Amino acid sequence: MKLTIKDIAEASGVSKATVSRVLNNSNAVSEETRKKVLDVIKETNFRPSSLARSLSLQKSHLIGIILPDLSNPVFSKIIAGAESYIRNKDYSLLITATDFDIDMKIKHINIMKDKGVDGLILVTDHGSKEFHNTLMDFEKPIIMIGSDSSVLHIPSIKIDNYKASQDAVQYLVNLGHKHIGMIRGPLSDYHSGLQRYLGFRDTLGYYGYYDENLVREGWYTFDDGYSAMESLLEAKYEITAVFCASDLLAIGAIKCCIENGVKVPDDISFIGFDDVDLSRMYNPSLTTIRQPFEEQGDLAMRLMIEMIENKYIIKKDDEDKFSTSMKYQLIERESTKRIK
Amino acid sequence: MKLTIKDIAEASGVSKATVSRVLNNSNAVSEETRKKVLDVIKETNFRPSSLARSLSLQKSHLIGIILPDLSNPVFSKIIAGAESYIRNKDYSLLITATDFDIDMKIKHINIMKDKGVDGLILVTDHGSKEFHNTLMDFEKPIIMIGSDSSVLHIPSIKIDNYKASQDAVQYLVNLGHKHIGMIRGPLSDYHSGLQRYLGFRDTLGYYGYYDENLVREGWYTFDDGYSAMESLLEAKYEITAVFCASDLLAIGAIKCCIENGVKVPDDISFIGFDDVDLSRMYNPSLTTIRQPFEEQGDLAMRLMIEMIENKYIIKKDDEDKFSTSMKYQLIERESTKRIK
DNA sequence: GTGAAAGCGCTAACAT
DNA sequence: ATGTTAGCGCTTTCAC
Repeated sequence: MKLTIKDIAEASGVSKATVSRVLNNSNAVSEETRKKVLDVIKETNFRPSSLARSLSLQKSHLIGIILPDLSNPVFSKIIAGAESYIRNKDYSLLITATDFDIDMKIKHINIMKDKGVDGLILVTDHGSKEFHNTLMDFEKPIIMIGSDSSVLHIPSIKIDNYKASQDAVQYLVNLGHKHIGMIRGPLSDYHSGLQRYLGFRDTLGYYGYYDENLVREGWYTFDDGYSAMESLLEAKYEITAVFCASDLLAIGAIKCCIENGVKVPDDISFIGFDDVDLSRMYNPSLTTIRQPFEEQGDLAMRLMIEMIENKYIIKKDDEDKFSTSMKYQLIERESTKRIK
Repeated sequence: MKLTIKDIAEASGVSKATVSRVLNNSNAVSEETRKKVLDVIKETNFRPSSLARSLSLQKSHLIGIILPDLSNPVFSKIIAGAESYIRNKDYSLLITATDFDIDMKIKHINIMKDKGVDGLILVTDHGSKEFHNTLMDFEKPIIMIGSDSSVLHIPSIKIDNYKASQDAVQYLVNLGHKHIGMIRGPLSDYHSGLQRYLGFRDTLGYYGYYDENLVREGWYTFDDGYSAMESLLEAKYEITAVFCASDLLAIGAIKCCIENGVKVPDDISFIGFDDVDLSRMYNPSLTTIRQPFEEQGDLAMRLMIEMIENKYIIKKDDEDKFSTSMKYQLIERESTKRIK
């Protein structure tokens, strides 16, 4: 039978209020009664109901996190970071995936609200008018990871994709490459799609190397990388290096090369983006831009707790105070090679 | 300002009870009042508090899931399956990782209980006396994935690791291999460690091929696979194939071979276990035993909902009714080769 | 220092 | 068909 605070009160001969005080370490209770109550609690193995406490306190100690896909290593790393930070704090994680469905996202933001989460972390990239409105009505702290929030006045955590992409391309140029292709993400995807592409285009443009024919597009997956590369190979352009908007695209492309007798990096160099675990394990291991996913999750959660505990309300003009641009890093591995 | 059922009642000129009836589609309410109330709800954008409802109903519509590690593809696939099934149902997921820490696990089982979850899914392999006791006291449905529950009388979902391992080894034997090594998991890990090893040992023993010297051990990771293989290569035994207790072990081992000039599969064939995404992408792609992770998560959640909705209490002797042994499958890829 | 009582937002008898 | 009331398990004034 489920015990309640009332049972404990009766068993220890005090009132519910006193038991509650003991439970919450209120100092307004004598050592004697405290001990008495504590004994009964220990004996009976009593644990107070979070549900009741949440209702009374109007604070659920729940934090919601909504992301596109749980099985994608990129996202699961982010959650792992967030979860790991929160694990020993007094909060729990409510997780939902949306499968990149914007309506699903809106629906679950509302569900999270119903559940009374104290804050919401959004891992996402696209919005819509209705989406924005839903967020504006949320009335609890929100943090976005990997998304531009300037329109929304919501603090966000991200990296500078444009600059990272420039660095990647510059690196290839420095290795002597001139005929450089790209497998980009969808341009509708502002950060990982558009920005990474612009960094590529502008950098190559600067050297006069940019060639639109060498650009393909895919949805960050292995299979899309594979077929984009097939198309690139069929076209028989002179091409010595390819920059890919994600590691999976790069690995798909590499696999395609190998199956077609094209050597990596001897014939073509590849550089990816993300540095998922897979990349260091691959054969050849993949040169890539490392994004600190776990750290992003960790930081997001850190800020979230801070905002919750300090009851910080974000005002329209200071989301920057909480927004962070994190450091990325180019990791050199076996998939890139200097050419003469 | 947060609206409550009381506000809606006043605004529509009825009582809280009636609003509640409308909210819950009770038919004992006239079309007229229903419409009136519904209008107010729509207008005000009112959404009832799950927290209050949970407390009143003694049902949280929360399902807890505890697993070792969120960033491991094996586990994240399982969650993805579970989450995906529940997404459009009226339940939410509370997730915690334990980092293989048994005390952490116990602690969070209790937290889940405090939070009032309606059921608990455990993805895990090891237990302890205290762990078992905690589970026995849980008083809500529990389902385990990948773990033997016969001792605990808890329904579980798993595959027959012993038999799968036999199949893998038999496959290598059929390809003509005699000198077969294994990189196993820790034997303390009953299913993935011990059972897979026993299947290997017994099958090779049957043919008189078993050689203890060719066995190494690791913790299912790339790095452990790499170093186990280093040790195997250094020993310079005659060896033409290696069975690994996980794909990551296999891939680590393959990477080690390649870096040491040993050709895969020409010199040594490899077979893994799990079929994580990585395996089909790898170069060479990995022959392996496919475990249906997403399906396991999906099924677990399906059973969980069923148990919850039917208020099914598992009796000591019929956990079998809910326990399932799922099908695995050997997937042939590039890492294995017939020898003469 | 401790208890009585009201309240968190909802549901469910029980009346009417 | 609808309203009144008690209750879910806890916290928190307000008295004493």
